[in-house]
Amino acid sequence: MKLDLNFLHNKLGMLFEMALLEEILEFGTYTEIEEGFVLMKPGGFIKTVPILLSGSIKIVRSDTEGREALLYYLGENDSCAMSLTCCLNSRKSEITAISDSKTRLISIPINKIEEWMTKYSSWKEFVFMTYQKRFDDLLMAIDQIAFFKLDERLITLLKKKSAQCGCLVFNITHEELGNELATSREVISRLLKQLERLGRVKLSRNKIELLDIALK
Amino acid sequence: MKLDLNFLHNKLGMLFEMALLEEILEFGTYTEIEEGFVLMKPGGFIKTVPILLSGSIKIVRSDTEGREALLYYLGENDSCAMSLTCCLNSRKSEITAISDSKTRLISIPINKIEEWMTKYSSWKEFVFMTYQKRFDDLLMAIDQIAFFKLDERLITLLKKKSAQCGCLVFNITHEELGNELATSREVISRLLKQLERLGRVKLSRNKIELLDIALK
DNA sequence: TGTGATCTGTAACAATTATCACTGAATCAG
DNA sequence: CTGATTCAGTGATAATTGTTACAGATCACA
Repeated sequence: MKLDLNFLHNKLGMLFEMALLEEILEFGTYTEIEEGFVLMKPGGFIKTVPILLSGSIKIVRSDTEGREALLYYLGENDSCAMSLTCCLNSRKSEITAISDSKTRLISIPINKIEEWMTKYSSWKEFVFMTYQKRFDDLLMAIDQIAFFKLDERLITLLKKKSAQCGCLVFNITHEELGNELATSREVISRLLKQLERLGRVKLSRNKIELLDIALK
Repeated sequence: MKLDLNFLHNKLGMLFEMALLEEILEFGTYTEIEEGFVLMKPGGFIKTVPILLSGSIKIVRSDTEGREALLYYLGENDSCAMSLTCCLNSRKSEITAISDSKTRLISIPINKIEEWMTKYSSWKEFVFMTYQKRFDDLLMAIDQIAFFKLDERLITLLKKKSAQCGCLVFNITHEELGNELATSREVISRLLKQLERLGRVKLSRNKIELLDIALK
């Protein structure tokens, strides 16, 4: 795909002023990544901050034994606060980022991030909005894990997936769901079967169809 | 207590340059609060950002049914990222902040926070360091909740308490511990008793003494 | 079309955590 | 000192989640 000012203006015009868009075009790097691509893993150094143009990226926390906990999704126009803090403090990543679908993004190099903070107030606001959003996301993740039982967390996760892809049917294995909720495949199978018996989902291999879940 | 430049310099001289310290003295408000004072609760508006001079503040997430989950502690020289994001985006608080011991702090009004960001690079760094720290704290909170069982989480919590007060004996009820771990008093009593039988703590009413826990 | 690989279903059982119901101990206020 | 109140200990039982161990279903593809 070709990246030009017009396109950027359409995508990000609401967020940034023209002069900044021009700089983004000049210093940012456009990338397209396939589903399942690992953009970042714990211990890796982060040298750029991404701005998503389309697609979605899953941000996940992993423990030492390979278990995971879903933190949040990045979607269109989102940016990652982890990479922001990591960049601005030149620290290693503490999380994993995996593209959840085909994703297009622009990578902004470290030095520009700081420079633009003082130069463009729209950029400064963007940075702080990003922090705010990710804090909210983390708090919601904590709510889920701390206050809800697995069946409710599973439903919430299914809703999120549905919202991400914008549809009621999506492809995923029970294993993957188990990983994101830091539990086992069997437990997920059990809970899903329960939901199916209640008429709330329809299950097939590698596929889940939401029936009345998205509405509730 | 009297607040003067000398005192501020001793406390915060490592963080901020002299000119900034003078501004902090001029525009900041010094406050002393007793243990158990609620500085902030969900839904409240936040108009200042605190910098702790001494003592500690407990940051807690509450759900609708009154259950809680400990997020992190603020200690000396710390500031709260929640209040930062809330201030900078003029949003309501999503968390509860309670002083955990007698605490002295300086409150910085919103407008100065932004102003100093461009004026003093040491302030900008302080703000970003604060974000970084609180992100780390939240991630560690998630680790605990998602990946560890209650007994281990309890031990971690006891260690934290011990670190906060800088001693091996402290006053707390099982009920309070239960709240911070989003579980019941009975469960905590049982786990503590278990730890006592293992010789790792010594229990009395309203008091817990750590024996070999802090060392491990 | 058959064969291995992956995915799902489920029973049986274990471990962990939650809840209920009560007892006794320590502390405090008057 | 006494009664009220708060705090802690604990058994019994339930609910939830984790683990093990298979069996069957579906799919990719040679």
